[in-house]
Amino acid sequence: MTNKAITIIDIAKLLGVSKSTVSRALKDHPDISNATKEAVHMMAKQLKYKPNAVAMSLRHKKSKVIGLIVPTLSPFFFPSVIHGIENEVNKRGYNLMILQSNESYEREVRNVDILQSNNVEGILVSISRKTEDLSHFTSLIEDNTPIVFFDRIPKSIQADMVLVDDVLGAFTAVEHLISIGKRKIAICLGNPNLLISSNRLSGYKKALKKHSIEINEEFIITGESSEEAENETKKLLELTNPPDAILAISDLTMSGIMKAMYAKKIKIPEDIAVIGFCEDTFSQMYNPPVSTIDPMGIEIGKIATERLFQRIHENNILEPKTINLSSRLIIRDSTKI
Amino acid sequence: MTNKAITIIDIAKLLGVSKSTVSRALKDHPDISNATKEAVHMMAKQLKYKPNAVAMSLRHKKSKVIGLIVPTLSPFFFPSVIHGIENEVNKRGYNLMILQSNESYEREVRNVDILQSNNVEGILVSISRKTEDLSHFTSLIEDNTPIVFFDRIPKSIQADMVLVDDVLGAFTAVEHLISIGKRKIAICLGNPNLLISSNRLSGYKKALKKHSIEINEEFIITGESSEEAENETKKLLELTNPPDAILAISDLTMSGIMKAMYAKKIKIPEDIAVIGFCEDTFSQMYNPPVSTIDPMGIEIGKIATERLFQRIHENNILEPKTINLSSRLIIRDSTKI
DNA sequence: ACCGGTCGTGCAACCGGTTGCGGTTAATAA
DNA sequence: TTATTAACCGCAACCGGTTGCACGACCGGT
Repeated sequence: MTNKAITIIDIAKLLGVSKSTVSRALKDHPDISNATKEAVHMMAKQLKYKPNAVAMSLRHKKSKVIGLIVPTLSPFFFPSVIHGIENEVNKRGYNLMILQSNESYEREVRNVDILQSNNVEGILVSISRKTEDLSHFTSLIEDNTPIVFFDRIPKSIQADMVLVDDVLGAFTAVEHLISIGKRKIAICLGNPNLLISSNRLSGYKKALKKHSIEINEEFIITGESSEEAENETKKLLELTNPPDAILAISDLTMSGIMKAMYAKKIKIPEDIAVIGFCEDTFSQMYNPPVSTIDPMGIEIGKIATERLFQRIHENNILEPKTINLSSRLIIRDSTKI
Repeated sequence: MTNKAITIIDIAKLLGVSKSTVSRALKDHPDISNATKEAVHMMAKQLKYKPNAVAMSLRHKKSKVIGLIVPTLSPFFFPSVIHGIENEVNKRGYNLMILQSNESYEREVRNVDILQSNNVEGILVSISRKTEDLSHFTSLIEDNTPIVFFDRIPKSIQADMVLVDDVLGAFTAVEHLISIGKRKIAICLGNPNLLISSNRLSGYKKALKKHSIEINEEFIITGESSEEAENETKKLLELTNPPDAILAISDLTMSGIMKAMYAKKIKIPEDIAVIGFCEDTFSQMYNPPVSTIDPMGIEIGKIATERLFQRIHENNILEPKTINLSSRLIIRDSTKI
């Protein structure tokens, strides 16, 4: 947009009318005669007139832009969410502005400022690990900006939340493992600061408790990176009494776990069954394809966006609501006995 | 931004000065006395004043926004590219507006309009499969909007292009297979309309030719989806004279190929070696981890963005240039004899 | 000939900043 | 004391489109 774009003023001059007339003609205002309307439309087409969204945004304070803040764009989860979001946003004639916080509190605050500056009509956020102080969000809410949190949600704030029921998800996974006869069930956690870790862990414990299986602390390992997960899993496999099933908390940990399994030539699922929280696409890449509790990335994006637009259209007067999606269990060969 | 945000006018009124003074004070203009500057800054901080990016964008026609059009946001390639792009864009204090064309020509045209309307300062594009007519891009270029194409580039247009040398990539892959003693080398293509398919195919052929290996048409298969790739690979494996190596053209085809390998209990790499064009992260998920010609998603995004900013900063007067990244070969167990 | 009402259009203010230019004040030089 | 000038600041136009209001032309009815 470096060159002079043509404006309604150009059309007005060429037609010898005022710019208000052009403006009204373009939006089919009843005040304008058909003759004038046609002339304006013709001219607009001819000059390839494109309305200036920035000017309109300034005028009505509606930018037709939705802001998104995610901690990272690295695989696997957030790109899927974005996919779900973009579909919905685009469907409504809105556009999406994406910002990464890179797990930094300062950048998250700055990103909120940027989105405010750009007059976005609503914001979707998954907060960074470091975020403790929530004042940048509370002030947004006080300013009456529609906002929906998803996945990485803040603990104490009055706002819409969209997430999957991780406790239930882990519970379901573990019950499934039990149902195929496994009882020595391990879990590989990811970053302990994330709510998903503690939630999934508690679902895991809940299921064991329900089935009167004692919790073995040796079976609870942590792998923030794929390598770490791989190493920890190897240690697990070397225990005198190793597990007969393992639950991976993320795509990344699953990747490490499966490497360890291959290295130790474990038979899946006979020796050890494997299940994880993996995107459908990725869960099928393993040998055998792994059973999974779908983390529902696309779905989360879709639902969060729908809720955001509900807020936008109803003047943001809705009661804050937490939407708990229940993730679905997909059974594949890694748990088929 | 539904509520009244505070503006320089609010500050001006409270301080009993004009808005021009506030404006100048905020940007440290020498005309303004230190006393006034301090007062303004204090008040701005106190009221949590946030400059209105939209108004500024309207004024100097600089939006600080970069537009991105991709065919899809589904895994695997484009999310990586976006990751690379966002890092660079953000680093420069710019923001990113993302649009999907969903492989539709009409949506691509519409997306270009949207970006123009939003006064983006530059555009990054990977074109849709359906795009034949390029007039929406040529008119952009005539309007002097900085633009850089990447990966899916149009054939005949004068503009910057960033891509990996696919011919060389495939050539390298095949030579690597030959170097470990394979000679019956198959290739699984993806969508035949994509330039990467024909380029990688020609690199494949070139390498075979160089080593005087006859091209076997039976060894050239196509799998647009993972399932199709799986089925075609199975057929391949049932040939009376099956290949001893296979080159996968994408993550998706690799996924299908590996499934077929597992199903047929092929030993990798002894029976058949496998190599693909896979993202590093994903190539390690297989058993064994597969060798790969890195498609350099993040890198492409980075380079394309750097080039775009070069254009933006140098008033778009650069000669169009095609940047050919050479992808690197990563050798893993799937080709280690 | 006068009044009221429609129809079509233009004027000007507005959104929130930026900026050229001109004006006011006080300090300094002549 | 007066002219000069630097230091500070305000006016108003501008970016591109929107919109309340007024205005002129034209019509029919009395």
